[in-house]
Amino acid sequence: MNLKQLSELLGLSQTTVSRALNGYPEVNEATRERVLQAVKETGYRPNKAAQRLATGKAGSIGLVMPTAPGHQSDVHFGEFLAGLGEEAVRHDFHFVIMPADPDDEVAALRRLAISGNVDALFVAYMRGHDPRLPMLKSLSMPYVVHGRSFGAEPDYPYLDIDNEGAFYDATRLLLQLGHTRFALMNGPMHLDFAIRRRNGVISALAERGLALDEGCISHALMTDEQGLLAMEHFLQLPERPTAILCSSTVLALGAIRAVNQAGLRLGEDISLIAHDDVLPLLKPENFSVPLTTTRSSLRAAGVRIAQRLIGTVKQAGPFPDQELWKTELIVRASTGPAPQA
Amino acid sequence: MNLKQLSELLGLSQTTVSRALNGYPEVNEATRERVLQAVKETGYRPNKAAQRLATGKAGSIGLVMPTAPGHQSDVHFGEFLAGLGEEAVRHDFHFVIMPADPDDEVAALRRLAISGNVDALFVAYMRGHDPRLPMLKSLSMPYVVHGRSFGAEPDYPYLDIDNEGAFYDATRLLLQLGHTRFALMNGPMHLDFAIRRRNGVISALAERGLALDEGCISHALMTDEQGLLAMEHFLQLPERPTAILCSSTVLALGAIRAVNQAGLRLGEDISLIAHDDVLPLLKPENFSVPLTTTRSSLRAAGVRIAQRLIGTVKQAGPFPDQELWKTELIVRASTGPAPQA
DNA sequence: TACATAATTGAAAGCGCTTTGGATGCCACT
DNA sequence: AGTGGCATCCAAAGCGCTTTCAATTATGTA
Repeated sequence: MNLKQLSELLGLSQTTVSRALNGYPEVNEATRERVLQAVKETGYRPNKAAQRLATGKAGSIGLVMPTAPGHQSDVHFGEFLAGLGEEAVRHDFHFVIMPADPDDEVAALRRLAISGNVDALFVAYMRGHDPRLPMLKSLSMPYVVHGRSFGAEPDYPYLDIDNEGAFYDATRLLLQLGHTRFALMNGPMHLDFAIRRRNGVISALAERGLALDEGCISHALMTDEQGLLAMEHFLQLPERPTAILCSSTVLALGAIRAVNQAGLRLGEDISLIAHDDVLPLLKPENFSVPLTTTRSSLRAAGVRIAQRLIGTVKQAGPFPDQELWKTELIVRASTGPAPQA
Repeated sequence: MNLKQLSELLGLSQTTVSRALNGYPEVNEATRERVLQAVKETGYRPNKAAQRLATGKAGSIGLVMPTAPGHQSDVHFGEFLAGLGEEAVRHDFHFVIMPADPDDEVAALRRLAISGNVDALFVAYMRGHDPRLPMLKSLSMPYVVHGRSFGAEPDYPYLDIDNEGAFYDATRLLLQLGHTRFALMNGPMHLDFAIRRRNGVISALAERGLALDEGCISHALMTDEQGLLAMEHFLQLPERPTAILCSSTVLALGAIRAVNQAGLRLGEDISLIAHDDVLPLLKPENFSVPLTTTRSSLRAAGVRIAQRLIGTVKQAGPFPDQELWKTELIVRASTGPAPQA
């Protein structure tokens, strides 16, 4: 069933039917009713590809999903997607996901943009000096970046959380508790958030004249396993750290197992603060020792970015170009006074 | 840059350029070279919407993502998507994801199908007597179902794992170890895999004249938190079960915390077998007591389904319509002989 | 009653691509 | 010279929609 058939069935022109469907004012209410009724009966749906071709808009936002054999999927990606989806469904938008090898992301993004399949782009997993940024700027297509790109002029539309502030505050809390030996379990080194979080820790320590030893920093994928390994490494250090900052509750999961296996008590022998993306499958308050965290909902960020993207496509009012969300520092039982040496 | 412009630039007709690009034989090799060269220089990319309109194919597979405010995202979804993506990227296919309220899935799937935006559909989270099945059959579009629908005639294309067999085998192992008091921590009751897994447990027990008490079955979302709650409940039972079957390593995570908190030892006081979807963030061998599991890679299933879907669209050889994968039973330390009462 | 104005509706062009059904020129062969 | 076959190339139709421009009818006003 297409427009032509439907209009013939109704004895109307395609023009009128199209107008009735798209809410144009110049069509008789009775006629509109009749059209709507026929749509219900026939189950007619406009062909999106044709709509897109005719209007240049198709109600879709595009994103590149990094993937490859052996490339680990990321829980955070799914959670973020849920947020985007939650908003998209309200506006009858959908996503076009282009899977791409992580090495090929710039080209994949460009292909997606000029394929004519999407109205706007979303970009995540930002890196320092991210090469996608100049490319995006050269495109004439709306986009929003999740995160920022360290070292690049911040003149692009983004939504980010204050990673540096979060880890600065967390570090300060531990300092106040008397800790002096710190370690940082971070995400992959090239990612922007990892850079900023490290800077947050370092600058808080510097204020007290402390430094973060290179051996006390780990950069790794944020999985349970990596958390375990990193913590095992820290615990073997001659000057064992007593205060751990951790970039994810998933990492914390493994880290805490290492702590337990070493016979140490979390919140007493070792204090730990993790960043909490509010993953539904892993709540910090449910850990056997509830986790002190810096919190910011990844899903809420997804919703917000979708709002901005869709709003821009629909030209619904202006949106701020740059947003920086504060995180909350939530103190639970995994932090305590530094043990007496 | 579009075809017309490109062809004018080359002094050729659109026809010839199009043919050169799509590998038709009736174009002079020298001409083809010239065209390819021009494409490189201009960065021309065909408009996908127009291609789709003209050919009816657009190299995309569609799926519905259940989402709503408060609807929990699911790690398993992301992992599966990674598998689909891994294969799709090899064939330059992409996904069109339509987010939809879980109550609206049938309609959303239909909309997606007749939107003309996708060549094939993928469907997951199957339920007993799933209402999407008759709808899919009425469409003339290829699709593959992940899982099956209990109670429906198995005449639709699917890929599933032998859930019943997996849990049957796992139960038998525990029986052989002398356990007699069982409990099952399952996924949501309406989902097909949950039904079959329960059946597997029940039938293995029945062979020994044992029954599974209703109080010893929990159905819940597969999160860490639900695992904790379910296990706490089991441990309070007057006849405390000693053998636990668990539908996910995520559930097991919480369950084991409950075991520890109760001062019980996993693999001694309590034996537990979990189903392992091979989530990279949570490896059963890394648990403090390594987990005995039934294993089947969700990601591998994604790759395979994408193969079948894309293969069908490209009409590349016949594919089996139904596939049922066996799971592996991997014995680690979380199972042991039943404790002497 | 006659004319301006508003309310409805339609014909047709166009979005960028593929593909059908010819053209055209060149060569070998009779 | 005349014919058929090949290798190349092109004009134009068509995919299903939106939108411009114009036509038609209904309504109101002097």
